Amino acid sequence: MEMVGMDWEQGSLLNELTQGKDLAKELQIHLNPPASTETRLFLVEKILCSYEKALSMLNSGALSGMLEAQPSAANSTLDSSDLKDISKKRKIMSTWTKRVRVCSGSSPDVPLDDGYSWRKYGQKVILGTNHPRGYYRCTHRHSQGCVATKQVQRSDEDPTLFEVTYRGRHTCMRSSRLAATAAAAVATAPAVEEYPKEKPELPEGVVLNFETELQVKAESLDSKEEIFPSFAFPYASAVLEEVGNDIFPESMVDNNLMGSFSPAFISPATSESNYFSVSPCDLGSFGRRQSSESDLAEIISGPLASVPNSPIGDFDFTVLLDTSFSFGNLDCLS
DNA sequence: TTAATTTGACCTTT
DNA sequence: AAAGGTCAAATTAA
Repeated sequence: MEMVGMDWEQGSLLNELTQGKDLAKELQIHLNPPASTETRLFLVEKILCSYEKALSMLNSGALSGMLEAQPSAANSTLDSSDLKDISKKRKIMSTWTKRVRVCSGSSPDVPLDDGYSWRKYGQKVILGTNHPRGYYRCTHRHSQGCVATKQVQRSDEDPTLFEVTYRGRHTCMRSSRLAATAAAAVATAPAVEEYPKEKPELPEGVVLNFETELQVKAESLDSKEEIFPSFAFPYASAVLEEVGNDIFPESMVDNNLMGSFSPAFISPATSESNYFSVSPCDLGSFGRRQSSESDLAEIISGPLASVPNSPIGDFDFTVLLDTSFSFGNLDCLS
């Protein structure tokens, strides 16, 4: 596999997190029906070890660099002369990537529904990839000035896997936003062929989306890898929720091991809720996030700061460990 | 007829 | 210069 845009550290990190994920899945199997205590303890031990390693990687390298980034870049670093500069605008937009798996058999080219309505505006063959990259922007770009965009790249190694890179927050109104939850889907794993292009909006803004597996990835800025730790927990509902006007990855900062993984974190309290669902069949996910300096500013000055009492700021979320996530040669897995 | 997609040209970034 | 990203006219779908 060609580890496009990935350095050694990322690879190791992926390995560790993936291993943790696999172990957790194994543990899940052993829990029901319960295995011997020894087996469970051993697996838990290994899981913790994996995460420990991943954490130390994150804390030693990328993360520390990120935490040093200058504040309020989003507001103050732009010269008036730069305001028209698209590239600079681009830099102040938060960017994150999630991996979306189309579970079973699956129809290949169905645009994965993430609760928003997108309009394709381009497609490009990317060097070193077998599949073209699709470029989408929010349907309400013009009507509401929503600047959110996303790129969808099918994985070479795993055709059922899509890497979806989001850029910019949605500023469009809720009518265009569909929440996704898989809380009720854990038991059932529907076929993927049934991805509608637009899902009907449910009263609470909740929509079921079973196949997505969430992974937050980040982009490097100025060749600095900046990674946010985020972790997943087994046996929580397959829901990752974003509340507020920010994107969820920020919520993971400083909450490496937050213990808040109650099964029902769906709180459609605000009209800006945004749910990310995680595959119920591939329980789990993990995330890491890279961020530009200005992204960090957003993080620092964002909801987390404004809602200090909340364990994770404005964000309540639950993530599951994914075990089927594949990322090339993960030969360290056993 | 309107809206979405396709696709080659054009622009930006590296 | 090459690759990635966006635009927009032509085409297709609703």
